[in-house]
Amino acid sequence: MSSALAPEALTTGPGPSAGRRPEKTEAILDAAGHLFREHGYGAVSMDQIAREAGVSKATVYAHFESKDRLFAAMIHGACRAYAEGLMPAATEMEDVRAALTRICREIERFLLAPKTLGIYRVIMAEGPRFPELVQSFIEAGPLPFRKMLAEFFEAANRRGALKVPNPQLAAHQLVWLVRGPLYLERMLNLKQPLWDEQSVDEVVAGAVDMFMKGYAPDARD
Amino acid sequence: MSSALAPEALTTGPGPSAGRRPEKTEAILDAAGHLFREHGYGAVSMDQIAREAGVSKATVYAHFESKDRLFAAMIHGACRAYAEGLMPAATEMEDVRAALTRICREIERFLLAPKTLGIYRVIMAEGPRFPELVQSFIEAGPLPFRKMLAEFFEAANRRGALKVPNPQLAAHQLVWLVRGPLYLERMLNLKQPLWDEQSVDEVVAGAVDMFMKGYAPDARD
DNA sequence: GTCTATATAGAGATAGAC
DNA sequence: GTCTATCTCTATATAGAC
Repeated sequence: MSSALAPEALTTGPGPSAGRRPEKTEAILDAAGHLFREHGYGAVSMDQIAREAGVSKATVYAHFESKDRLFAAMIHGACRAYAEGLMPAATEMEDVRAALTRICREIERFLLAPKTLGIYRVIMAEGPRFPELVQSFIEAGPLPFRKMLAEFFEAANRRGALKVPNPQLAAHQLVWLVRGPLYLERMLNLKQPLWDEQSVDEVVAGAVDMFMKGYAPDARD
Repeated sequence: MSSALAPEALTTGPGPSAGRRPEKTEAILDAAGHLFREHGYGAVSMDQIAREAGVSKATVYAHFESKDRLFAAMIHGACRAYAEGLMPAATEMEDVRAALTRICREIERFLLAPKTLGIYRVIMAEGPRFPELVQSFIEAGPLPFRKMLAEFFEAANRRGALKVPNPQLAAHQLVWLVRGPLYLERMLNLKQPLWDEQSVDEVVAGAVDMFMKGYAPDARD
């Protein structure tokens, strides 16, 4: 299932890195990641990648069997970044509102960062051509984070700090209350942003407010 | 600004449709729309478009100056569909919860439909290459709808039916409370959907519930 | 493994007949 | 305007020297 993203299957050659210089692998991956995220898969040529990486095109093909495989490797790296960038978000022993605020800030910081948006842009654009890659990405990134949020809500339920009937739905709601209002303008690089700099705080605060009003234990329902 | 989407600027030739047969224009636009939405801009060739439209490639170029212009014309059509598909959503003289439920159903029906998702997919993918087109699309579709929602909330505020301090933010929140939970799985065509068929109703109901708890006039704060 | 130079295929766009 | 046949450029991928 996630074999398409297994690291050892992504580079070329017989043995494990038979003489390839890791620094060049890294440089190629960096260049590919930057260019793919910025301009999309189809619009980027292997020549550009080689040039930006400071190597020849033949070297690129010595490290990665094809453009497809290089793309897969780049997405694989993004999954690791996802896990590292967003996972340590929740701790239980804390005021709920403070914890939610911190989580929402993390969501804003990571999910709306240019790098993450670039990954999503290219995944959504090329998804139909790489279905197994999409599945791997979802299972490595967004789903574990939703699951962790749901578990956080369940723990808060047990403590009586929240009253969340459907933790999975609530996880999606919290994520999108923060992400949604800023999503289009960041994803599309709008010249006239819908929100100014300080409005980001309003979006975060609005998300926490609405979530608390919806799921605070003393709310009528 | 929106000149890139002006209908008269999108087809080829000197006079207004100097001898071109509208049915073929329509067929080409339909084929282009379908293919672009399904596979993206770069992955679709003018040959494929011509074949699917049942005309020759030269005919395509007789109707549309270039692939770029054909793409722009297709986005233009999508803007009209956006306005027609989502605009008559709100009426004032109605129970607020019922109106919100109806609006949310419309959001689910239109914004999460395969056709709309395809447009968003290709707009986000090719946005960097067509910045003025992105601007036109946003101004013709999402922004007016947000504005209409905000005005609906303001009217409800005046009637005392709601208490919405920031109508613009609330508009985004409502849209994404419905759209968000279903967005990734539909946008990426996940094989194992996160929600089953009946859960869509739960998402809609959950959005209305949360919105009402957040902005009902008798809410504490 | 890494480079320069090249093979080959495919796509956007056009020429010329009707 | 519409078709068939073609031009031309670019991109993926490879051959061969070091």
